Amino acid sequence: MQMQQKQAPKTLVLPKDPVQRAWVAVQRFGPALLERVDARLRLADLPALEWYDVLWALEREGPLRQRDLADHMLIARYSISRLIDRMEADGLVERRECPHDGRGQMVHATPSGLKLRKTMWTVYGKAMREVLAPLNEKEALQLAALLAKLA
Amino acid sequence: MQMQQKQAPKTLVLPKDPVQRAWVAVQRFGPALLERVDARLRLADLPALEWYDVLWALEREGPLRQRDLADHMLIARYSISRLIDRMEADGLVERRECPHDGRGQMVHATPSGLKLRKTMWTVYGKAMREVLAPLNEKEALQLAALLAKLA
DNA sequence: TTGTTTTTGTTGCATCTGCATCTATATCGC
DNA sequence: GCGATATAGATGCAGATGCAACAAAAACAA
Repeated sequence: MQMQQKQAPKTLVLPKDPVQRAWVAVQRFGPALLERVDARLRLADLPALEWYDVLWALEREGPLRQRDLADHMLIARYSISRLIDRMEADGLVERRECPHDGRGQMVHATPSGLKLRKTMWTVYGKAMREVLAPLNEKEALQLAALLAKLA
Repeated sequence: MQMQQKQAPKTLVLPKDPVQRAWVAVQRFGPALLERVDARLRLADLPALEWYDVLWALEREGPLRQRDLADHMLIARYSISRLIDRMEADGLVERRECPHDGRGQMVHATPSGLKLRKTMWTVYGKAMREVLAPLNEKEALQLAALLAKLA
């Protein structure tokens, strides 16, 4: 995104109706939060959030099938397929045969992938905290709970 | 996105740390909410949310410059440029000369654009309410307030 | 078994996006 | 006024996305 604007206190119209108000907030501010963190990673010449997510899932849970990764990350199958293509091309993960299912493959993180995840976390973790800094602990939990209710 | 999954209660890992918990919620559930509403529009053969936003902004505030639209919608300039291209090609908006600034142009909604906005609202408004249905009024306002704090 | 249906994963195509760059106009400093 | 700088908007390009269609392997039905 990277909105090249410096001026304007930005008068975002907030409707009075609670539902619409919540919706506007979700629609406007939600993506902006992700974008802010992603921008940090880009600035540090690191790959985007989803790469981190893949690597972290593999580190936590061990080798996974693409199907499981997709479900896990709530993104579509064909996205995963090409995401893994790119990460494999960068030597961060490997596809290996899947025992007992000739269709599928297990995705493994490579040492280089694990290393990258660690590096990314130093930037990601910090950025995440900064973005959420305006909330105290109680508010953070509230936000998480409210969003979880919607899922 | 369109996640072709039917199974799995989906065991999304929620960290205990409040900040991380909030972040995971924002990252996972936020985009999914938008996607759900967008899917409704797609299903009804209607354009995506951003088209609605442009039309609605123009209806509320009258003709605007692309710059103002971009600021208003919190998206980048070059995105607006091409977004307006497409909408103009569909006859929903028009670019006209901008008095007192030879660089810029005023974007006007056409009657056909205004009509489309109304049509979209019948689907959009309903979808929005359904997606936010799990929250009562107080919670909706809370969510809006928390997100606003982060903006 | 054999034929039908699901599921997993890939891919062609058109579209969309970000980045960097470019042009034209406006604004500022002097 | 004049030159330097900033702003509005467009665009070439490479890469990413969604959709629909596909192949291959399982699972199921009879």
